Amino acid sequence: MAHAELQLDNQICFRLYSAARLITQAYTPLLNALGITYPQYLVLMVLWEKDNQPVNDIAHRLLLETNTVTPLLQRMEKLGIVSRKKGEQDKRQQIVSLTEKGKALEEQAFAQVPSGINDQLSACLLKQEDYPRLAQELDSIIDALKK
Amino acid sequence: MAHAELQLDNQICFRLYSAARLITQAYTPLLNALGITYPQYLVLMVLWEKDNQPVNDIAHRLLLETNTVTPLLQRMEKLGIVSRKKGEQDKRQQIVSLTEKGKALEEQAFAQVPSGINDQLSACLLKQEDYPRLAQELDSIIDALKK
DNA sequence: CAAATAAATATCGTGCACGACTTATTGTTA
DNA sequence: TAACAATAAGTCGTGCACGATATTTATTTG
Repeated sequence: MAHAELQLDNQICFRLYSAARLITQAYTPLLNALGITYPQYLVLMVLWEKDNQPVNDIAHRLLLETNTVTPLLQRMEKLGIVSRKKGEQDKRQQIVSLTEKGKALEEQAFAQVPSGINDQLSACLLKQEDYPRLAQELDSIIDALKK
Repeated sequence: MAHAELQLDNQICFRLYSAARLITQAYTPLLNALGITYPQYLVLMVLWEKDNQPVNDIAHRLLLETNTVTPLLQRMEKLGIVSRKKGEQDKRQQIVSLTEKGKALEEQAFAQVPSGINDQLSACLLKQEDYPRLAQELDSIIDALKK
């Protein structure tokens, strides 16, 4: 028994890392039915909220680098769910837009995804009223660490 | 404004995903000083706790698949921080052991890593006494989702 | 206005994660 | 015990993440 600070069971980071991976895995079969991955689902949520955004705004919203988002968008373009075209006022920008297929995915996701996740999380001991505080605590960690 | 269930701000998963990534990023410079990555640090914590474990046990402890852990261990072997040898009673197993270099990293990590993380999290609004409950809530999500 | 600087995006290389599949060994059973 | 099933580990292909760097366009400055 060595340093308590170096034990897995005392690591908040390992718990975050594991919980994030496991929840993402829970999404996977639901999103496979839509033909997308979890990061692609995140991009779609950003665009469903506000269409026609430059790469930078999407990346910023998701706290990701553009060198992560660009290939993600290229794959999504190949899937036919978004399109990209050069910005008119600023030609450096690529404006990302939903295609009809991308827009149609919203209703399908709404019908299948949130309920599917809730089913899997129902085995969780967390009560419904605990989620807002958990969200707040995660936000305070996120705010402390994002630059 | 469409379906609330599909908004980024209402997603516990996006918060977990972001918090995990940002905390991992906070570890990165500290672990770079030791010449390792965050997943490699997790493997070391498992081995510091109990040396000479088969791949399966390490993977199980970290909730990872062996096809993730095997290449990770191969890279760590190349770095000279672990060694692998065939199991004696069960020749299918690969027993993973710390090298002297791997053992020495424990003191170096203890001296630099936990304090370095605390410094970065001190800007977080979370109080020290909130962490146990957060840990418990994450555990209940993890337990609900791991098979 | 020309040159320097900054900003937006993209490319490349490396290291995870993980599904699908293979190989080697062990165990189980007809 | 020979055939079959199960287990441990590994290989392969794809998709993120991200540091380092390049390219194009816009902005600032001398």
